[in-house]
Amino acid sequence: MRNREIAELLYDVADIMEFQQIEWKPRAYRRAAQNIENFGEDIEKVYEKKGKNGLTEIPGVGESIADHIAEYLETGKVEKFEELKGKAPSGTAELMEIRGLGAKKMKKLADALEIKTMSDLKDAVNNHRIRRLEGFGEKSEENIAKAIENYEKSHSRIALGKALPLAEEIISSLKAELSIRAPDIDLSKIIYTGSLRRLKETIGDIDILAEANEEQAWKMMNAFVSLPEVGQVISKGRTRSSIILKEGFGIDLRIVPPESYGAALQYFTGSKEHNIELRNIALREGYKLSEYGLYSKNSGEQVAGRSEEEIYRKLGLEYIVPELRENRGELKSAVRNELPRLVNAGDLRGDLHLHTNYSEGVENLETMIERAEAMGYEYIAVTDHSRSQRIANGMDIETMKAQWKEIEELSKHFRIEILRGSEVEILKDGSLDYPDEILKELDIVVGAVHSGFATSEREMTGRIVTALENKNLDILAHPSGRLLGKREAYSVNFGKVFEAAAVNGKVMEINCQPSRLDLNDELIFRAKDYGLKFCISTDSHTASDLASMRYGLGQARRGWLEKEDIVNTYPCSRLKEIFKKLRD
DNA sequence: GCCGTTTTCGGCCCGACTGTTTTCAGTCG
Repeated sequence: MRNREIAELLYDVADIMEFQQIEWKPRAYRRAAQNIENFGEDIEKVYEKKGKNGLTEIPGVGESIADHIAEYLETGKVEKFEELKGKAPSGTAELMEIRGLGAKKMKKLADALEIKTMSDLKDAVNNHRIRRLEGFGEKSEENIAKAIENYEKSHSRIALGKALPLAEEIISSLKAELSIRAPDIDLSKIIYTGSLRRLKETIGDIDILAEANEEQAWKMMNAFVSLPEVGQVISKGRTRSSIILKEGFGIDLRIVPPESYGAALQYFTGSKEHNIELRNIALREGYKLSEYGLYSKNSGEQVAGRSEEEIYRKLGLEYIVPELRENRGELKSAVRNELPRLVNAGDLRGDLHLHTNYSEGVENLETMIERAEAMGYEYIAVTDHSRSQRIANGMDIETMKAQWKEIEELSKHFRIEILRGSEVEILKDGSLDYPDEILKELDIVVGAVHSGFATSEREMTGRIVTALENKNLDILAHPSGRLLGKREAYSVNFGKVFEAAAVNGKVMEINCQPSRLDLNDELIFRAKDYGLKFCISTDSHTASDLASMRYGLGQARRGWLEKEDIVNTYPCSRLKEIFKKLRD
């Protein structure tokens, strides 16, 4: 998948064009880049299959950009882009990542001080050359210094599993403070928005929205910027303030009056693409939609804005939950009242992938069972690593049999049903790590690849497909093998994997570990088309990991999954029946 | 450079905040 790579290329070109004060084109390039980034299919495959015409089917990609992409895919570079890059300082794209530096200021810095790279910029800051420049001052120079520091500390995105608890912590901290300082504020309206509310796998900045009148707003802002977690205040106003936490993450708080709360919530939740489309619908219907409300185009009168529901309804749309707002067809479905009925947390009856101290887990069997039962589950599968996973203390057959005994014993003392399982290594040749007679004894077999990542797409696809053809395998765990921000997915032909899984009735795992989230939303969306079933599993290594279910659930919802698509919403008897059938 | 159920030409989101300005340009989301 080279979509991201190509999107990056277009973003960089947009920066350079902007630097050269070229109008409008940067916006067109960014729009194309964004759509390519979010495009479900591999752009390289699209080009191979349908040529240039396939590329222009992507929104925002026209003749010219399609030509450039084609050239890039054919030759590895684009003549015109190289030419363009020659006309701008080499570090332009990176320098424009610095908060507060846009095209105009960059141009000034480049012209007056010959700043071409990040290290040039740092030198200029340290030698106080910037403050003497016209249009800049002491404060500007200080801000650039801080912005460089922040850029270096955290210019990458935060994993959902980190951002979500962090946002919850800040909000509850703010609420606690306000309940003393300003008890008349409606605390229930303080909510995180943006990509976090859409439960995207990684988050840039954390955005928080609240509702208040003018007087309350100042109190809230004062409380916000003086929270103990705050490291630096970037800006502070009545409607918007930005801070950076001591840990380095940025948080914005916006405050709006009650009549605009729903419109603002809708607006700041995004995605940008969804909002643009929604605004177009509003225009077509004779309205104007902004973060302040929905207004009649003729009279200018506000017709909705207090709640999101009201806005969608007024536009003739079914309410669209945040996880679906990616402009992947949800608006068309909403017009026809055909949105999926997404799976909910309450639908989940069990967890089908977890570890104990028999292998890689921290806690013992009893603790894990106890905790799972306390969470209200009806069943769990204990799936410790198989024997070849020496590094994870994989179990030999004798140890596994001892575990079965303990499960049998513990079952007498718990309400929850405990399934005998294993996370079995899919070996290089596609065979499984235990003999058939052992696998047959298990209620559930979760197959996984943990080794030999650096192999060809053909080999990896063959390895996984062979495993999927094995009668004794039930679930394919973390199917892409990616580790967010650390390791790319191994190269594998997902079309073939999904096809083999569908033919053989296998279940695809949605792994909840914050660093995995695998399958991701896009692959889930694709896999559903093959008629596949899924399970949402935590792959817990500690008892507290069991709570990470919500991250995988978020990805499932982003992939349009309904309750029936997910096997761990089924009663235990039905689940066992399915897996038993596979073995016959 | 892209796009069109009013347009194949003429638009392209727009309002808040900051810093350096004496009334506004630049940046951001």
